[in-house]
Amino acid sequence: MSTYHHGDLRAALLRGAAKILETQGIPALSLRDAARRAGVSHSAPYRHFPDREALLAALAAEGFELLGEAMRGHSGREMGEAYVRFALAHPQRFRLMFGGTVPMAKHAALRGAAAATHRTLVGAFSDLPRPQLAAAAAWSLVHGLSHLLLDGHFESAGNVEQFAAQVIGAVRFASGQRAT
Amino acid sequence: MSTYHHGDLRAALLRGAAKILETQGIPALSLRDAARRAGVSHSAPYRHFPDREALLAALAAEGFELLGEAMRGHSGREMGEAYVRFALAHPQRFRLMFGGTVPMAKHAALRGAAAATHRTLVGAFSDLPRPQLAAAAAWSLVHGLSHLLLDGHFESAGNVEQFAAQVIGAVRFASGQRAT
DNA sequence: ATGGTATGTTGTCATCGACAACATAACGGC
DNA sequence: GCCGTTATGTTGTCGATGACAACATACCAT
Repeated sequence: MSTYHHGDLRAALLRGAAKILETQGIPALSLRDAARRAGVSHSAPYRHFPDREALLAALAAEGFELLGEAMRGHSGREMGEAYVRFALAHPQRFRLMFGGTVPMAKHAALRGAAAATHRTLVGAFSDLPRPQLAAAAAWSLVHGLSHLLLDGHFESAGNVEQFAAQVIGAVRFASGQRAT
Repeated sequence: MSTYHHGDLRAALLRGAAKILETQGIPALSLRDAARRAGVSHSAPYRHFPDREALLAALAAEGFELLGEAMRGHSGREMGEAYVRFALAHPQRFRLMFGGTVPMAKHAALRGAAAATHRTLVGAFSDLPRPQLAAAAAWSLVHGLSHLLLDGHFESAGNVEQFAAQVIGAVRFASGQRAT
């Protein structure tokens, strides 16, 4: 028994879980499987996550940080396209973040990460007459677009990224005369 | 025993499952629980649904029909508001339909029901220059709005229905061509 | 009535989340 | 150095679940 203690089990669990998540989807993600991948007993993860939901919440929070990084530096239309690109690149992570599997209300860290991302988005619309409303509309648009693309509801459209850009470009916000 | 056969087990299972769905959420929905509610053995449902996913698919397809009925008769903004109202009224059903739990690709009946609803929506935009694109943008908007409202990302907004109407009203559809 | 088919039942297995009891490592005061 | 406290992993177990096999009963056409 060279190392009875793992050293950094929490990080190892998150790494393994992220891999399971993207390759086999949310329902296949079990604490026991994550433990196996870390070469550790089936019950060890409970020292780091009180229950399965806590692990999912940590993965989701990590996802919001990644999304925030993907959006940072862009503004307006480009930010929207970055949003959709992120969703298409990490479909399962995106579903975990927004699929309702993890109740936001119960996980403060997750709420915080989501709120930070929200602020980044609202900030990009600060030059419009009603930033909150415009940001809400823009977010709704790219968020719904991402979901519908992931679900395959727009299969008739050819190139996905190009289609997304067209949809985003087809929308104007009424309270001001300027397009994004 | 009076009735060895149930008579209409499939319908009874769907009814019970729908109740479990809205009261306890998707993960709590088990074939065994549905069987219990129908007063039938734990294995009987397999005669009607090859596996758990098939039951979920049937519930989702039913959901698309309900959504189609809710949208029918309206057009434009009103249809969008009806969409959001449906999502808020049946949150778990909505998540089941769009949460990615059920892979559309594997269930033809589900695909058909979704496509029918899609047609209803596109039809409402036939008077605009580019109906397909406008419909896609409109659908994305109300779909994303529904999801974000359900996830509690717009808690700062007061009255929910009024907020939804404002967001929908803040958007215009342009026919401008777009190149990346 | 008779035989085939559709429908339910009983029994069983592997996996999972969760918990309790126990074992070992790491750290700090002395 | 020594020892006790705390953090971290392990073993063992329970109830619930999805899935399947083997069996039993009702229904229907001939």
